[in-house]
Amino acid sequence: MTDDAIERGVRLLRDHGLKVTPQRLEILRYLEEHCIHPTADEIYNALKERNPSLSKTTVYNTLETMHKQKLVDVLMISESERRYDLAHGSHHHFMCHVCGRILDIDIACPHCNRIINGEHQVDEVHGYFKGVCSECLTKEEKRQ
Amino acid sequence: MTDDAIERGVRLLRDHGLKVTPQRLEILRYLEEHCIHPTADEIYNALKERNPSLSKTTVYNTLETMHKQKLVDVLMISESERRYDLAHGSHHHFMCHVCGRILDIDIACPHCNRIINGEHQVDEVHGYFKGVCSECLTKEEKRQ
DNA sequence: ATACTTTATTGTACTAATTACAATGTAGGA
DNA sequence: TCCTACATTGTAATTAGTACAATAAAGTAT
Repeated sequence: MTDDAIERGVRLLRDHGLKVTPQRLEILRYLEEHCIHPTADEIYNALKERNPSLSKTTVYNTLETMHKQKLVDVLMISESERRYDLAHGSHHHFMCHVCGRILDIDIACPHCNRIINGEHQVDEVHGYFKGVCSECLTKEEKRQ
Repeated sequence: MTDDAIERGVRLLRDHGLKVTPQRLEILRYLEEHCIHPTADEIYNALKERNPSLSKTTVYNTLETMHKQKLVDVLMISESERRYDLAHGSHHHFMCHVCGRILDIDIACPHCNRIINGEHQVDEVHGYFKGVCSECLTKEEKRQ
């Protein structure tokens, strides 16, 4: 981990009122470097090699804590498990049901962060799109 | 179950190429009468009184089958379990984190059903809004 | 109406994802 | 350096959902 990656992690944690621990820094770094919207299990498996004492409970706890502090977003785009994303501004997600990838979608939804339908107060907006990604569409065309 | 509720269920199942069974009719009827976006477990518990031989596996199987035939939608708005909704046109959902209700949101999203961002083919769109519903907001105001 | 074939239902056993909890360790302030 | 609150760990438990094999029923053909 480069010094300034650590620096950034430390600042991020402190700014959100969280204690700085090596585990938290590792998890943050993993999320920064792998924008694949991983599950807790994927994070755990990736980190346990370099960090053999890491517990899966810590991964769950840490992600939960960071979620509460709005440092990470929780995605429920797949129908079976939670996925995590470093919070980086409001955006949406697309899941390809051919290759399984989850991609960021940078569209501005006119309804986001507004009081909608009968004046509900909206704190969170999740936009999940599913279908076939452009890459898989291209592959399909070539096959024909 | 009134005759025409049965009739409607029978037609719905036949139109989607599904065999008609009492279990399927019961589940359909429950979804029609309870627009609360229930979990499989809620459906099971509600139906097993009148239908003691009903198996939870049947509820899961049936919902999965109906989902494949686009008769029911699967919602992942809550962070822990699947919820089901009789398919009734594209709409979105709002979950109140005070009272827990999940409400239909009838907004037309300009991005729905379109090929977005780098030309992905979009087959499904899920819009999940979370916050405090108008009723709970009113109650909060009164308390102050 | 009857027999037949395919598909649905059921119950049990299993798996995967997540949480509870209690013991131990560590961060960060006094 | 000490202390306290909080974080980490491992194990055990829970919960949601799935696999599977035996039985039953739907719907078509006879």
